[in-house]
Amino acid sequence: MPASNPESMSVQTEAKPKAAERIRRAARELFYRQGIRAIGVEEIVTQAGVTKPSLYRSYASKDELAAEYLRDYEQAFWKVFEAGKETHPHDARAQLMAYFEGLAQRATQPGYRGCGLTNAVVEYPGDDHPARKVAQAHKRKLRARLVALCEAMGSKAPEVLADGLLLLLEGTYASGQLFGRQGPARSLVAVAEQLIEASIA
Amino acid sequence: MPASNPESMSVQTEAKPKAAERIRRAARELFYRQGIRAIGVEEIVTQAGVTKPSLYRSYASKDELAAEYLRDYEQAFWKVFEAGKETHPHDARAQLMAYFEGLAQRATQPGYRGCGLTNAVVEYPGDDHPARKVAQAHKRKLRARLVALCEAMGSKAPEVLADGLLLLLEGTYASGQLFGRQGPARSLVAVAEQLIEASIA
DNA sequence: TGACGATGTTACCGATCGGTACGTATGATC
DNA sequence: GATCATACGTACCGATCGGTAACATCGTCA
Repeated sequence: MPASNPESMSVQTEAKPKAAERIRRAARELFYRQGIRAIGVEEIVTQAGVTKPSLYRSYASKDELAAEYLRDYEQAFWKVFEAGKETHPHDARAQLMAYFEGLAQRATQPGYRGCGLTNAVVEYPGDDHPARKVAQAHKRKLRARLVALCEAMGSKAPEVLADGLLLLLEGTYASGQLFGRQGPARSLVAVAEQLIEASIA
Repeated sequence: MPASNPESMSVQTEAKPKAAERIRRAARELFYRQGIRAIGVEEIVTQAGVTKPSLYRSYASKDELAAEYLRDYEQAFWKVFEAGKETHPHDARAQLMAYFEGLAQRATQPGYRGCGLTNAVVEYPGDDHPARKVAQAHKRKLRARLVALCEAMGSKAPEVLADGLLLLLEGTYASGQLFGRQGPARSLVAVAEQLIEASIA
């Protein structure tokens, strides 16, 4: 950055021209599909069409790259989760159920791999791993958001309902990878409706 | 086995005197607590107080040892799951809820690591891994058992109820490792009761 | 006693792991 | 056209991975 003309660089302020972004994308795909521990950095850079030093110029370690992958994953998650806000404004229940319906479909597709954030927690039991920290922080946020939604839909016991819905969500993530097309995720919407109904009536 | 006196060997018919059993126990503990991929065979034999050749005399490979670990895990699971049969004979609902209550307690303990079988599926996405095969077969059995229990308790839609309960179970396994003591698993029993009630009434 | 099966010891294999030292191409600026 | 920072590639590091060969030791039972 040699002095003048600060607006010469486009949107990206931090130095991330191309290689880093390609690595991100490759890591995202490989980490999600195969698991973080199962994928070596060599495989990532090969898939990205770059070399190892390029990876370590943009990311401090494989663990940090994994954490970055999860940050990207979380951002994408919220986009999907909050998509119902536009289609069903002022209707918390419809917003929530829109996500549940989409999830139920995805989770009954063969090759479904569940939630990248939950999977990372399974892969790294130790509290100190950076990837796990990202995942746990996200799940706390998700839980709080669910409570808010349950309150908005007039639940008599919003915390309990939110707990129940969260259990259903995590159960869907897990059993989606366990069972194929006719897995228990097919009943997710019906069961969630029952819980909501019982908590509102 | 040199001919005569076939009853000379005690209970264990297969050759498994001591080393193999110690390996089994060490593997079970380490695989469960830290994950299969995270544990090397060196660590297992060290913990077991044996050496690597002893491991490979009893188990063909690390993958096979992992599968054996899951077979042991499954056996232990069924013991816990079916424990309600004795305390509540002829009462499917009470049998099931006994397991749910115990699980809810365990899953809200710090350091809880979820279900070893589900975790293995997360660690090994590929269909060909022996450990994954064991886990998937078990989950299918569990699902069938849940359907039978739901029928026995007079559910109007046993498959849907069983699906819902299975989602709650898997959700508890997962969120037990995500949240600490005040995790959503604390509401497991209440939520399960709601689902059962709604499916029977 | 002697033979055998199971276990322990030591040293090693090729492959892959995450990570890095160091030289080279590129592209804008003066 | 010389300069200089940036970005990239070649080649390599030590450590660890799962797995094995060869041999010594021990206890058991005939």
